[in-house]
Amino acid sequence: MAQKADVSTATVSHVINETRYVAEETKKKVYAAMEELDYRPNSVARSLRSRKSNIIGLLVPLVASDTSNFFFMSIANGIEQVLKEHGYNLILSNSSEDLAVEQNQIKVFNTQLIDGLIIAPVDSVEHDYQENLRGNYPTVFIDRQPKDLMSDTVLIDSGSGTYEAIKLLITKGHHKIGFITGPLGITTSDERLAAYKAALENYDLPFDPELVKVAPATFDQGRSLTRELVKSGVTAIFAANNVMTMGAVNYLQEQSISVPDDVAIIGFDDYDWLRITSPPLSVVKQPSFELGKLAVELLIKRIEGNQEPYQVYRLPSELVLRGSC
Amino acid sequence: MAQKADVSTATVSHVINETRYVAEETKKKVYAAMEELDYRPNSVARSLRSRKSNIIGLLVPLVASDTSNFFFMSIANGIEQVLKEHGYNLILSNSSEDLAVEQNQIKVFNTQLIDGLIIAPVDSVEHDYQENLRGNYPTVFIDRQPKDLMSDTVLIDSGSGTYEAIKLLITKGHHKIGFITGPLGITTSDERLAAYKAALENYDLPFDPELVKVAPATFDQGRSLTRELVKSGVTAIFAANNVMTMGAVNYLQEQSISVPDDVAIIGFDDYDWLRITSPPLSVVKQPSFELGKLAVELLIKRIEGNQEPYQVYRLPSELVLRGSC
DNA sequence: GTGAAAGCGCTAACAA
DNA sequence: TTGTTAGCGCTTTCAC
Repeated sequence: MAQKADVSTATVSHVINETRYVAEETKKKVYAAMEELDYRPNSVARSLRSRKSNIIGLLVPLVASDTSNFFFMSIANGIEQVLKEHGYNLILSNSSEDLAVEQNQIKVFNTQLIDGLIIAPVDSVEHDYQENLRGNYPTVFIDRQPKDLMSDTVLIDSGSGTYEAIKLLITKGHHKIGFITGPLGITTSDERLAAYKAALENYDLPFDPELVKVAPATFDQGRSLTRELVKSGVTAIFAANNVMTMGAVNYLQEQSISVPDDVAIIGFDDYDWLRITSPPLSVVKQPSFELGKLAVELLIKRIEGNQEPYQVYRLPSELVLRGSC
Repeated sequence: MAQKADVSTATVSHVINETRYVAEETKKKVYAAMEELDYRPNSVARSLRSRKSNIIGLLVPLVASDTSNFFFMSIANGIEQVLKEHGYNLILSNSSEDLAVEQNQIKVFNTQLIDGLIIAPVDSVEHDYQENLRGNYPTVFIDRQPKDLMSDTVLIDSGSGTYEAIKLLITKGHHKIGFITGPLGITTSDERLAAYKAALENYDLPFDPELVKVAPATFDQGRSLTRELVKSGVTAIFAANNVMTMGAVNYLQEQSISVPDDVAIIGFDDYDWLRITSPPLSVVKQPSFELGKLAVELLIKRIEGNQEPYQVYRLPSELVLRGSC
């Protein structure tokens, strides 16, 4: 290539990267040769030399059921979009909510493959991510807060939306409000439950542990927890994640329980498919696209050398009112 | 690293890759040094030297609405899973159904970044992919068939499921069956419409062009096309994609049109959220995970040197019966 | 304004 | 059984 244009490889490099002055004449020769040879600079060689791959990793915890994935897929979509504008590529990897798989993938990433990592950690409570991630690239945590502040972290304050939801139900006269959630002990679940309790307390309603139903976050568990709650006479239900929201809606529809007259319901996460139910579902909406966008922006700043202290960002969730409450 | 273990770099390489015999003693020294230095082989250098990155690209055409993305996200998820088992990583990229964006991303991929590409092409009818893809890596096309057979291609025979669906409606006594579809001219839409026609013909029903409604694949268009069809007196509706399925269901529910008594409906794509409607929706299910899996397997075979003639694979779609027809 | 040449961290042929 | 060494295709310093 260089000899085709009759210049040195250095000049070719500088023409391509616009990294020092090159005479117009010379540029033309280079461009012509590039055209003729259909030349593509080798990005691997470039990465090796410049110690920069322009690839960032995304590690998310998807599990089998499609529904629970939408949230992370939506984030991934947002991230990819913003990243491309900055000239980066995205390696997508799935930890399957399995710590071993996750740690293993981090090791793969530790081989200089990526310039940065965005991760929704499997175990944000117990596990020490410092150990593996003490690394050569910056990291941004999303959705779940690791126990040590070792990176920028972007969370959704799902408490705010949840509080609004419960408050609304209370002011509409509901006193027995059921709360359906997946396993506690992860920050997101805990936060939503705390907001539920806070709202009850602020409105002088007693907290009844019997009305808080916990089970693995599946459609069927959503169904059966709803059945239990209906039996115990609740007039309103809050479902704290999207899969269980679906199970709850399904049970109410199947039993022809009138919504919101017999039982009001507010679900979690705002997706198109919620619009098909009658009445359409009210939900707490999480700004997933914005989360992805902010995570990318923070990451790129770090890659470019930002040394400010790490921060935790919380994006507010929002109550979207439709007909179900 | 090599000097730490007091061996040559070649030996280190061979220990790591198990690529020639090394004495146990030596191995131990190397492992010890690796441990002590927390050594990670540099995958970029390895890629440069071995001309293999162990990364494959996936290029899908997502658009804004979340619903239409589920199909490709589901495929991506399947691909990633299988790929990881083979020690590959996945670069995910989105063409946004925009040919220019797609061609641009292909150029990025052409810089030796990837070992292979799985692509759901934006324009499978007009555009000539040979031009850009005459490349250094094998390609597998998915979901849409390019005009020239230049790669293995994995399609879903959505005609089979569609035919079964229409046939079922006919045998249940429906004579005026509406057909809702996104823009024609892409293989998937055309195939489904052809199956609709074929079923009518085989059961000696006239084909009425008025009952075929075409519009951009959006929720709202699904709604309005359904309204038009209901006005013209159809007793059954087939929606040929997932977004418009949702719009159709929404309209019927909103108008309190009894399903399936007044209007029977069969939709497209099988997702969890279809279970929440009452009655649950019957659909034509596309084997997206299997598609991803097969695509990966074919691609890896090509990467490993398979030279057999290119083939088109068609995975059958399947009618899933629930209560809506 | 441009070129020569070192070297990024590996792999693999060749040599011993 | 292991070491030496030549590159992979770039970027970048230093020199002219």
